[in-house]
Amino acid sequence: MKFDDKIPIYYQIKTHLYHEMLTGKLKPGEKLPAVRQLAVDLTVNVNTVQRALTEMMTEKAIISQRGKGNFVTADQAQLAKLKEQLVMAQLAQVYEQLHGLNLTDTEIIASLQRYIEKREAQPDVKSIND
Amino acid sequence: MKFDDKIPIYYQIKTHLYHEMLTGKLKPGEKLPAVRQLAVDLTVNVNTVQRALTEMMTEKAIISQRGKGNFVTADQAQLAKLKEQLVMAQLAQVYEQLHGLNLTDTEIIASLQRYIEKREAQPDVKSIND
DNA sequence: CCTAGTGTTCTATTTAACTATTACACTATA
DNA sequence: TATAGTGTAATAGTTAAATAGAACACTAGG
Repeated sequence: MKFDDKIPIYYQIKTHLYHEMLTGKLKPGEKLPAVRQLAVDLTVNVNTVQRALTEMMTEKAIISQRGKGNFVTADQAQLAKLKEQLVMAQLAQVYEQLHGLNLTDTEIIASLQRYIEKREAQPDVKSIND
Repeated sequence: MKFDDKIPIYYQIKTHLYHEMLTGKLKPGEKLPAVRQLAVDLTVNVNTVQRALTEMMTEKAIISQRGKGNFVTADQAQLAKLKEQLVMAQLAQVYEQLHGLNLTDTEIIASLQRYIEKREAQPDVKSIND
């Protein structure tokens, strides 16, 4: 996996795992790969994986069982809540940034639509993500 | 100034200065505060400021003149270009994140509108930024 | 020419993230 | 009860960001 060197790896691992959970690649109650396996898959150290997982336990996203494994919470309401939080945090970030650049609400929405249109015109990028 | 400990300070300083330039607090051709003064204002080390500025020179956002000071580029087209790049980079980031969470284009725009509406309903936050 | 104000560079140190390695604790099962 | 698979923790070493402090290079003005 490729990491952004501007953000701590353990934090990017959290984000990665949240994506897997929230897109259904990892289902509610499902067992995650073993920490050592995750470390291999992500080409990082076990401790770095562990740090990410420890925070996710605190956030009630996963439940850890010593000797058994780490499991995605089976609480669907909790998952939905986490997803909402993630989406809102993302939106807040851009919104505040663009608002700080003196763009009005209307302009912000318009520029997002403009971005999406532009993006549609680039089959290369689009095909990767669709 | 308060920094996000997830992102290098020098990088946040760049972002900060770009905001000042692109919102007109620092006008085209205008002289920036001296590096030592900026370090005091931002409560960071001179070297950290310098690192941010060095990158901004590479990006043709500012022009440095030894013995005189650092100046915002007077090239308005260049500034407009930088602003567009900044806005698009921001939008790309959220879009890809949300799209990665399986939100459709329509849902992404809708959730942004929802965020803005929610935000309007919170006079505390709003008053700070308007 | 001197001095104050500026950008630039360098060395040394500290701190946090990350890595490598090992050990310990618990579970299931043969 | 032994063993393999799992999570957890601790130690030590590496690296990059940031700091502190000093020095160097250039400009403007008295």
